[in-house]
Amino acid sequence: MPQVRKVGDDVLLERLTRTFKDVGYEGASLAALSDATGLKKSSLYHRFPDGKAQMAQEVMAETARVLDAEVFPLLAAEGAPADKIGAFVRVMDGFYAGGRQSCLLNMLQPPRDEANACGDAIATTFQRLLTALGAVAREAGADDIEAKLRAEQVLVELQGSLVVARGVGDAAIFGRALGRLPSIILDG
Amino acid sequence: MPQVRKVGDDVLLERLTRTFKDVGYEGASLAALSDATGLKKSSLYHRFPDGKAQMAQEVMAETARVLDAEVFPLLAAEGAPADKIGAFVRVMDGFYAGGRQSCLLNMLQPPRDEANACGDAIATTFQRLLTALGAVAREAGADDIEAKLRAEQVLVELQGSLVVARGVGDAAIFGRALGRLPSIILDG
DNA sequence: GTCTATAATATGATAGAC
DNA sequence: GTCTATCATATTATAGAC
Repeated sequence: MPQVRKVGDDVLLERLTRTFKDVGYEGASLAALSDATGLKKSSLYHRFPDGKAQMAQEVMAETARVLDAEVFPLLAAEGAPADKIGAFVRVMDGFYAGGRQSCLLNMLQPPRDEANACGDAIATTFQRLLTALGAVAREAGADDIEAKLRAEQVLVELQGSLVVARGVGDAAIFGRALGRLPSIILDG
Repeated sequence: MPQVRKVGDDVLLERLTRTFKDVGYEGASLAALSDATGLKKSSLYHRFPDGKAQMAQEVMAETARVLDAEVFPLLAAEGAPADKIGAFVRVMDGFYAGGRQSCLLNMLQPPRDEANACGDAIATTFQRLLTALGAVAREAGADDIEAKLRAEQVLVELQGSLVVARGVGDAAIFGRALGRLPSIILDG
């Protein structure tokens, strides 16, 4: 009888994700990751032979899967741009717990001018969001360059509102940014 | 004859600031800070007896002094709101090296729900900027609550554009956000 | 698959020479 | 004021028992 898995892959990745979101890559010591997951360090190495770097990679990969499942289909679906961006706003609100959690794309950022544990996953994820949001702006009547600018502003508002919300300890800042997103995409 | 100061206080703080901006608080090891400043670890302790926490505190304090000298007087001065926000944009552009540097207020952020080396200096600095920018919006014709919202959006755009610029490796994103700031403050 | 134990290195910090 | 040398602890990582 094989040893039982104490924590499922899904829950494990969820807890690792939460830790990286809360304290960042450098702040997430193996001790902290062990506490957060309930697995001893050596058990974490069994699941992730390449250690913390691999954990961060798989956390980013899981986030990409979530976006593939819950965000990109929504933005690419048939339907009115206003409906799609409304649904996007609701998903983002849940994704960041109403502004009480930080974004992995910010917290896993590598030291400037150094290689990252996640390779180019952060840049790629930003780019995919830019493309998908730009397509919605395009449907709403913007030309190609205007659509790119609107999509860019949406990402800026999301990231910035999370940073400022954390900085002043007021999650409502994120909610107000979410409220601006529809008109940014639809009206420019 | 007393031993000479190898690095002046101003240059020392500048180099520490740059390191914290580049790699964050957790990422800034004493070895990294030593390399960046050209002072050995023990020399850093001579200048900052409380170690890294004190270095971060003094870096934040220096940033507050820079804002006191270069930003707040500008925003509080007599003059047209459009001129003041234009000057603000130019100062921000230099302050963040055209989007190629990150913001201390983001990079020195404490792990969520933990105490910070900088105490509440981050929250306080955000609040002071909100107040000063809100006053300019007020002068431009916004009522009190609208002015607060406009100021908030300006901080959100600044922080967010720095995060996204670093994430995709494109400093121009910051420049485009700067371009939006005047109309945000002046027109809502 | 998880654990205890352990090793090698990095980190924050101090003592004392110059 | 800066340095070399050192210390205690934390951190990443591995070995081997169960």
